[in-house]
Amino acid sequence: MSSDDVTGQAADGPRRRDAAATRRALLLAARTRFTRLGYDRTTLRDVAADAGVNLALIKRYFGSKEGLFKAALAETPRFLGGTGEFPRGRAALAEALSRQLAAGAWAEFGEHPVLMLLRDSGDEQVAQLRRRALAEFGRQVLEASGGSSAPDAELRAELLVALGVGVAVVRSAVGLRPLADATPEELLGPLHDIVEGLLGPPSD
Amino acid sequence: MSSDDVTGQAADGPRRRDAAATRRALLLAARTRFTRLGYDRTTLRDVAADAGVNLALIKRYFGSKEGLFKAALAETPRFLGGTGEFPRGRAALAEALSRQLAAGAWAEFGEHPVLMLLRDSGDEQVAQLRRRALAEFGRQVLEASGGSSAPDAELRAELLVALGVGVAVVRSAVGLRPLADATPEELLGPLHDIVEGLLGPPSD
DNA sequence: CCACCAAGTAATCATGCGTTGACATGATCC
DNA sequence: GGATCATGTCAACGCATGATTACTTGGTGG
Repeated sequence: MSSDDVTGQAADGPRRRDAAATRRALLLAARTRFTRLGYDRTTLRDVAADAGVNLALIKRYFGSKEGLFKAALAETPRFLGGTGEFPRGRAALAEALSRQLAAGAWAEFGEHPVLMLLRDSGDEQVAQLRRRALAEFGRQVLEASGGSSAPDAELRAELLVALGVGVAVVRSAVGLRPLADATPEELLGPLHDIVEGLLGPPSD
Repeated sequence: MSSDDVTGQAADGPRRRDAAATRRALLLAARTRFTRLGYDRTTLRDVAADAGVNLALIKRYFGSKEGLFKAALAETPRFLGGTGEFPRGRAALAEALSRQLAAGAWAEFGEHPVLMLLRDSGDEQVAQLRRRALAEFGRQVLEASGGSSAPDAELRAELLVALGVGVAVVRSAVGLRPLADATPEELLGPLHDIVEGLLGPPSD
């Protein structure tokens, strides 16, 4: 039913007997399908086909569909804030946010990590990972905004996280325009205003 | 597998031979399960059980699972902005937003309409409805904010929509705290600042 | 060259779930 | 009170899909 070629990935060269390569190919295909279609609408047969690999190898390398999903999900936090911290200061924060939200900064990952992070298999462990990743993202925003001045500083930082999540969803999943078409440059001004408004007068 | 009693709805009185009532019961159960579990993880058997109704009646009243989903979805726009417009003015906008985002204003609907609206069955018609509903919500925000002063006023209004979507997702689906626990009152201040910052100095 | 093991393949199983059609039953009207 | 139709019940089918097992292939080390 849903075996449309969602990725243009299959049919690589005659890559034979390369365990690491098949693992990578499976992960890439899984990421793509899970992100675009969600957990349930992603079938292992389609993933295997995209990767140009036999279905049974998914069991060999990842144990189960859930295992494959978790493996694909485990990569996302790296792409959220990167390992490095955010730059300090409001203006830099707004710029970093607008780039992360609107740019194709996800090129390496292939899809939008936030959307992948929001995908749900029903597993509680997955929900925890998601919560942790977004909480960490919130912490980074809080730090970048210059420490905590207001008592609700944490709440305000998480509102920025929520904004990020909402923008990702509305752009990629919903396709609301003009938001979906906005470039990082067009987003920068409004986001700057939000950050300034939300975080209030600099505390330092 | 997923036949936990997600709603406490079954086993009403001996309501026998009341077509309208069974339709209503089915819609309520469907709304609940679709919103919490999504399209695929919602089984018709569970919906029927929740409603205390025979499985085959879903076919009778809604034709198919897709039909049931669309019927449940068709109710959501009513609960987004209500039929009435938003109150005019920035402060009123912020207040309305914070109430809609954090309050149990969804009591009548039973679940959070935004989350239901984000659920996907894969049907293109559904995607259109979702886009339309959110676009309409954006239009209302734009009007409430006092017409269009800036050239990117539309974009800014949609950013508020995205914020609403993000807050709904992060609160109900992700459970990020303290955001998830915040009361409408606690949300009001930060939201007011966002609205003021985003919409800039009043144009009138 | 042979033996061995990882890598890959093919076929099948098991089952959850949407769908369907034939049947039962209660109300309403003449 | 019986005909009739809407409402509700029951049992079953068929298919998609995740899982699994037995088998084949190819490279590598002795």
